[in-house]
Amino acid sequence: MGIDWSGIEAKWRKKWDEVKDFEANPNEKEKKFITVAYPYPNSPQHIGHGRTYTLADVHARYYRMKGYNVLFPMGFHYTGTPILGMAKRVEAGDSEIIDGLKNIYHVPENDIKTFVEPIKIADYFHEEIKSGMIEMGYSIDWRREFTTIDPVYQKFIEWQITTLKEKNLIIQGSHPVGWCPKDQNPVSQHDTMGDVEPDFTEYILIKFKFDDYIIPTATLRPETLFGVTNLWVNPGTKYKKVTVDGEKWIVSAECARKLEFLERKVTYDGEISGAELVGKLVEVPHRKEKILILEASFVESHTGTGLVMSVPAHAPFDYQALVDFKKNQPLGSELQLIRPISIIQTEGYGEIPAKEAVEKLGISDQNDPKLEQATEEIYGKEFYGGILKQNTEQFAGKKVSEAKESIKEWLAKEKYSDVLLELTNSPVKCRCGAECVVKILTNQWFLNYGDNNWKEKANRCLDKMSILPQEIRGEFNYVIGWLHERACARQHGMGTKLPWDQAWIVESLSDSVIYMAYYILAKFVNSGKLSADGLSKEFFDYVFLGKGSSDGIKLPKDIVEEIRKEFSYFYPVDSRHSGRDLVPNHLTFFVLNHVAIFPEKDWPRQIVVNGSVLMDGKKMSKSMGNIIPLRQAIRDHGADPIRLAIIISAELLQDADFNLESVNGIKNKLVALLDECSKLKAEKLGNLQAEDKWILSKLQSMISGVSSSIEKMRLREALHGNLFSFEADLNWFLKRARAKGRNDYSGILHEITTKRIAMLSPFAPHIAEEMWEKLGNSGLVSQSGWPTVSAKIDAKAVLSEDLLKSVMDDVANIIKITKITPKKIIIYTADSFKSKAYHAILDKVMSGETNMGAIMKDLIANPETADIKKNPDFVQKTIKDILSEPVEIRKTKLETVEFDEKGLISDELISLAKADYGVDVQIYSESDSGIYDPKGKARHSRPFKPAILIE
RNA sequence: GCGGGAGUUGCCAAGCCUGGUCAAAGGCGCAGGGCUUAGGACCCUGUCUCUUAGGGGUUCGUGGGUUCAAAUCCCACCUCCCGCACCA
Repeated sequence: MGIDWSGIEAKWRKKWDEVKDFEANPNEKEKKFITVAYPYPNSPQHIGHGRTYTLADVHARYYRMKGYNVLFPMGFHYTGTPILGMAKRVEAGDSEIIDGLKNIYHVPENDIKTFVEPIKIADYFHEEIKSGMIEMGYSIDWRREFTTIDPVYQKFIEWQITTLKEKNLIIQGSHPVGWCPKDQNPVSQHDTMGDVEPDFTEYILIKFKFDDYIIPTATLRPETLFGVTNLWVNPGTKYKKVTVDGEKWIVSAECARKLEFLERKVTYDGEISGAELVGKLVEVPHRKEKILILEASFVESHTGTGLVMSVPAHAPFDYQALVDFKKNQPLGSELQLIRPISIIQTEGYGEIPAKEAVEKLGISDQNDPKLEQATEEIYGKEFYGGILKQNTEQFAGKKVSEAKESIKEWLAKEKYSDVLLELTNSPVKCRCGAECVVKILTNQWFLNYGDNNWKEKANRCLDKMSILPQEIRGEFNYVIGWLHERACARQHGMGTKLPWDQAWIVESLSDSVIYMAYYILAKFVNSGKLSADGLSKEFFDYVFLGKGSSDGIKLPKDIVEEIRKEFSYFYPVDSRHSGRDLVPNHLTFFVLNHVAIFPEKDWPRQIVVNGSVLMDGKKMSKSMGNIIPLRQAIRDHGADPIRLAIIISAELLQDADFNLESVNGIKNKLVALLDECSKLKAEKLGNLQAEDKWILSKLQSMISGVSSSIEKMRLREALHGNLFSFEADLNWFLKRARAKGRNDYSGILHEITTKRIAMLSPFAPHIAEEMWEKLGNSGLVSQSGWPTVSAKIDAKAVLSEDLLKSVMDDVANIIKITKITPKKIIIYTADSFKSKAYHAILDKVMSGETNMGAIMKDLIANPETADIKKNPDFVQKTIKDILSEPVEIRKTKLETVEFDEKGLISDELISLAKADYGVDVQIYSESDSGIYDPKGKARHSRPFKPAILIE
């Protein structure tokens, strides 16, 4: 409809630019430092990103109006592998990604061509995202913008990582990763075809002696060593004779290769075919028994070592292979004598669980795919519910789940076993086409998040922090609890090199944890006052930690002092916003790194976590094609309607559903409000009538309600209170004023609307300015103060209107049920002795007594109210009346001794009834002489609940 | 498995911490009316059920319990969603 959203938005953005209100420098006011997790520029931002930033912006704008000096800055996170992967794919001409860039993100072809360079991708989306943020009206101090590959930022990261190392929080060790042998790089989800995360697990190799050689077999169930009856070999496989770290092994070729990547020293000595091994004897470790190597077709060379130990009692594959094998042996052969050895007792199973599972599923041979299912079932049941039997010697009687670790340790100690890491979801293919393996990276650098002192400090910080919403707090403690060493460096990509080991680059989740401090520097960097030259450890130590002095630093002293001052002013971070997906990583690391580096006074104060955004109730995803780029949405609907639609749809932690209907609803609402604003004129308020006092009281409560909601970041509630709930009160006010035929209330409406628009301003900043202007108010609404609760709430006015409303409701109700057309309405107010009784009952209820009998006894004991015993129904109903009211109202009623119901109704209700039904109203007090009461209704009257007769 | 979150009246979604204002906000949808040449938008009314007097009945995943009083507190169970690492 007739609103030029983008015109209005541009107009006010220009005004904001002129007043430079978002550029925060230290001053005498109290500060708020509000930050959001900076974006990773590998795609345009969509509605979902918009949510977090919008919440933070509302937060910032609110505090600015409250009179705080608010710093709300933004940077861009260039470091990370996804952009690298994208560049590689663009270079390779991967049509999937190029089509996506073209059709979903609408990147011009000329730009796509440059995307073979990762930095071009980052630069492109950086500008795209920034434009969207500006168009959304975010009140960001752009003088402090930076990217994480800026030279000064890199110096900052070097200082951070060095400081951690000096505190012994960075350690070196080896670590397994998914690895592409061709690229010579670790691979993660976005480096693989089909975006699969390489998943690996640790197998135990049980070493069987075979002459001079060792035949290792891989297992996840080392406890089954006690139940081994034979080995399985695939006669068609060529096995390698190899020397592994000085021991002679026989394994498949694939296994030998895997061992190489696991940093084992492997030399190749020769080959031996599987067929040659069939029928040979090997010695079982510890048991020292000789068992046979038998042939089986299910044995695969690429799994484990290519040889399998057979535990037919507990492994369905082995059981079935044994059955198959025996079929081909002559009756009476001693091979027929091989019997499963049962070593685990599990409830619901007999001696040979594997046999039961195989038979239950109707498995016919060892190549039956249902064997996987059987294996899973038995494994799970035995692991969690199985008890080891007597023949497991020192482990007998233990639960499998508990004994497993000690068995592993024992095997390793006795040198009966070794370890093999293997992909569990192989084959995993790198985007380059090569098949991935598990590699042990030696000399990997770790942040030692396992350090208990560190954890303790982080928990201490967390305890003092405000975490919004509260529900998420436990998750932080939990994450800190299970965190252990975490790799903090990688070998490729953009970023900062480790100062002491140039082969490594600081990993991107580690170079983004204390950068809020960098916003202070960024201003000086961007204005040319600071460059990477000569930035020493002493400089950072001084400006961020206050260590030493500015004397020894080779930079102009006044600049250094100014930076130190500005840092001291703005730090710590007052609020950090982010999506909930960052809780187990970034947000927790943010706390950990702050407590490690900064003194306690500079530890962060608050974390605000929000849920994600759904599109028409569904998750946004590329494959569904329902990703809405933010800038597109702004063009289609306007920035403010989007901001409001996102906020109004759900509270903080819930997923917000974004849909067209709600955006349209919001739009219409705003249009109507804008229209309203241009009609209202500021007028001096005259004598206040009952409804005026009431609506002003309601306004006061609304202001305090909205303010406290925002403090708790319950923005949905705040917006709703202002925009929707209050509307009901306003309607009542208008109804009352119109019924009286007044034309002097424009001034009140103007005042009310002015306050409402001010409170709308953080949420819908552009249109609020437009409304403010239409109202004829001077200046910018964003620079006006946040409305304060100025007058006392007029309790009597509230009681009065409540009474009028409830009488009108009752009248409407009666008419609805009886379907009569009213000709006359007669109202009877309660007698004064009922008021006394009412007060006595109220007093009782407020002191916690709700028992009818006890209250009755009390009333009868008092001569003033003793008469009530004739009307027990009154007491019963009055108790119910009182209990169905908010405690606040009860209190005011208790305090208001004199309340002239009859007067109020005669003064105020007649016009209402006339307006609604066009009839006259007669009012009597129950005890009036000459009362007209043909139906005996009057005696049913109660205080605040007059009786009604409609004719 | 470990940890977290959630199940509310046609749908979405508040309320639960701090029990009584709760037959339960608001939005959407639906029905009726107004406005309009018509549609859209907007405004009003209704939207668990019974009821010709402002009242009653049955509801907040299921089953118990605490209480004068439970959507709200406690216990058990069922169902759904999310995270679990080197990846932003």
